[in-house]
Amino acid sequence: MSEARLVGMPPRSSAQAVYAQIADDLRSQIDDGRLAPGEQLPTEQALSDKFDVTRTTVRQALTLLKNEGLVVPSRPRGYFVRKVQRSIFRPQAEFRPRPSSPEMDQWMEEQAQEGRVPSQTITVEIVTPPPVVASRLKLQEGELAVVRRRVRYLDGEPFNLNDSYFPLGLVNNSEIVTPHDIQRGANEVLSELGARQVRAIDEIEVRMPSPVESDRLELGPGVPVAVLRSTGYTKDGQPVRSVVTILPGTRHVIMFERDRPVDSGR
Amino acid sequence: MSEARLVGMPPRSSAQAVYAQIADDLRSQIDDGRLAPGEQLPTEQALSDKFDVTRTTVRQALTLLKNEGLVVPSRPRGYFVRKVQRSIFRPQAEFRPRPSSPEMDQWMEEQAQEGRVPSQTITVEIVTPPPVVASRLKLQEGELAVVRRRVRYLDGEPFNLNDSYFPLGLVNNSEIVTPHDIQRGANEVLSELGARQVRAIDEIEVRMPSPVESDRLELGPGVPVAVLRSTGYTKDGQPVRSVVTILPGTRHVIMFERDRPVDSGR
DNA sequence: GAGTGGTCTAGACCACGGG
DNA sequence: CCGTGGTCTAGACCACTCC
Repeated sequence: MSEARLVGMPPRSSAQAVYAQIADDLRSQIDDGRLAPGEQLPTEQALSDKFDVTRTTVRQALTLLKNEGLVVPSRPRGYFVRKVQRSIFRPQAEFRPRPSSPEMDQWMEEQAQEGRVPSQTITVEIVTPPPVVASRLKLQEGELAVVRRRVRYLDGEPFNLNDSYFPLGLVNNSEIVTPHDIQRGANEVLSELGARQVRAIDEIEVRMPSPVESDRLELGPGVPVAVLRSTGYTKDGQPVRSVVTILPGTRHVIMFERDRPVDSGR
Repeated sequence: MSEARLVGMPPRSSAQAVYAQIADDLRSQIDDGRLAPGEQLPTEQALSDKFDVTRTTVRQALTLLKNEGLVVPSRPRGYFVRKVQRSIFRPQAEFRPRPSSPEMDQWMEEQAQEGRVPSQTITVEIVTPPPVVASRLKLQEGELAVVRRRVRYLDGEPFNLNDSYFPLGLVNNSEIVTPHDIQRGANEVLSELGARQVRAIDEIEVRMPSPVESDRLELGPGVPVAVLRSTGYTKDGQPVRSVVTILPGTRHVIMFERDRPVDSGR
């Protein structure tokens, strides 16, 4: 660790870049708990001294760990091991009983039961839906949709983004276009419109967030998101709702329950 | 873009770091298709000239885009816009009919129908299961499990990692401990052992891969993974199987289909 | 061989927030 | 105020692969 090293000569004999070795060292400390969640790492300067390399090289190592989601820089205090707490997210809300409190929707009630403090903002817009949504709702080019946009918070922090699209022709003049929580549940309203949802298809895609999403959800580096697209259908197979939810990886576990279909017992 | 700039003075008046501006410029070109998937970006040198900054600064911008999963460096050819193709992954295989070809399991048959070339390796071990798995299977400390590890490939590239754990006490001496595909399906074997699976709970977690996973799956930078944990139960609620699947975000869409439970029509 | 990205050094100035 | 991480410069040598 103290041998003379020529300038700009990276992998040397050891086959591993120096910054990768430093990252490995720190990562193993995190993995086995010698550095616990929330604990502070040595400063860049300290690591630079310890490994006898430039701060630039140390920063390369830390950037790696940052992008692996293991550490979080908190300026100007230092780097800390990331603390992760995930809440359970169940996409099957529309098929479960409505909450007892009229102020709350399904999601809020479940979170409150876990002792968290949920809140949300709702805005409603009439828009040309993005292509994926239009396709799921089988809308023609140019057809409009109503979108109910929710930003949900837990203990004051943004938690997920939830946009529900409905065909404008279906829900116009109904309660769905009002920017408030629908206490009976959107499915009751759909039902009265003769378009009760009885089936859904969920698609989950995993990727890094766009800068916009990262900003809105206050995501640090190294935090991927799940994109959950739920499309709801009537018993005749007509799509009536398309929900896009952006879920930060550090804050959610998505949970499904499945039963064997009745006809496939064999 | 050509004004004199003092050394080491980053955000200036513009509130945005230079490397972030360069990243924004490239990102917007990617977003609106001026740089199409698979297309090559300007070289570091070219960008360095164009924006009149050091190569180091250009690299900071490119590192950002790399970690957002937008570009992939291919040495020594240059940087390219990432091409993404996702296949559909359905976790409900055990409740669907078995494949017609005895050589293939559910997953392989579905992929073959899409015109892809699937293959897989299977190894079987008897292990002390990881804590999460032990907890799902309700195993006591020290109890062993049989794990069937699959690595699945599509068109020769690693596609996902799939580890199925069974309580050793349940499946010992059965076909499940042999390192071959079980043509009838594992659930048929469980059925003969008096432990037919009729229900499952799926949990999906999203995070960046560990270096080991990244290596095994040949993931580039900026590729998150989904961890799908499926736990199977008998009609008496006894857990009989716990499956852990690691799915690279760039290669999968996870899909579920849901019907309204029979008793909640109201 | 030429040109690419990968690694590393040695230095500088800056913004920011906790003590 | 001081120490932290954030940004940037100006250089160097390397490994790799395509031509």
